[in-house]
Amino acid sequence: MKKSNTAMVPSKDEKLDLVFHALSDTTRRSIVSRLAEANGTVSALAEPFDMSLNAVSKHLKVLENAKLIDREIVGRTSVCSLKADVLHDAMSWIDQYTTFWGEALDGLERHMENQFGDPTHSNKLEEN
Amino acid sequence: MKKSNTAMVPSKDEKLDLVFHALSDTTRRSIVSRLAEANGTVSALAEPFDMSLNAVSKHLKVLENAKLIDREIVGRTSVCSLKADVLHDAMSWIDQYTTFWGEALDGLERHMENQFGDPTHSNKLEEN
DNA sequence: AATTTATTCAACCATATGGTTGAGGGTTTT
DNA sequence: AAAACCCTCAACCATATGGTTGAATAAATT
Repeated sequence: MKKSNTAMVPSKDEKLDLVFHALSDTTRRSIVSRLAEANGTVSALAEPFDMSLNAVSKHLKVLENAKLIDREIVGRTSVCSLKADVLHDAMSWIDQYTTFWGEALDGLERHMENQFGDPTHSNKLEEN
Repeated sequence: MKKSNTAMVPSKDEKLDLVFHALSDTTRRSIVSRLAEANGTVSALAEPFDMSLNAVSKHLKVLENAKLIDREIVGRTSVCSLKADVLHDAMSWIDQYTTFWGEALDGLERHMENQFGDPTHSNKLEEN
């Protein structure tokens, strides 16, 4: 959620911040669901929701900012479409940990017993 | 991010709101990363971060609220551990769409061309 | 018993978020 | 040219968020 630090290039962390934030709202997830079916204009996308067109427009901006959607201006309309890659990034991040429990259950015991507050545990933190 | 409507039982939407929101912060994702390695006390988890213990405690509360972590009080410490299920829910949600592009590329053209602003497209919205 | 350690609670602050309304700015349609 | 349409921008509002500091609670150490 933070602004970019010095460079204008968003870090991986910042990108993930944006994607997960974008997905943290039911309305926006619903929009993503619809866009997975077909592209849509702003007003078409707004139609099912009980809120102003402007509110939906803002939600679309959040999704766009997170690189989850693209817009193509067609006449006076702006057609939104889903983009795959960032969703894939979010997926990958989560996948690191779900597979951890899912398949590699052998590691589970270690996980349940050790804790890195213990002096016995080497306490490396390598983020992402 | 909304409060529960009438019942105190969080809906699936509300749960996803909480999980994705919890994951939308770099600090919190970092904490999840660490907890995937081993359980940890609040102060042990806080140690790598350049912020007050209280701030980390709040982050942990957000993760706990999203059911991403559990706490076990051990003496005067509270040991946090990761929970798998909710991460799995988030994963599943994303997975709906990543597989859509990933494997089922046959549907992609339809996706790129149609738009449900068209009167030709039946406009069903079934959330989740 | 007193002190230190581990953690939470409460109040506060600045900024972000999600919604609103109203005013444009281009495009089509008439 | 005028009107209707699609959409964004700007201002505003209430609440949420992420951080701070300081006090309070509870367990462990001295």
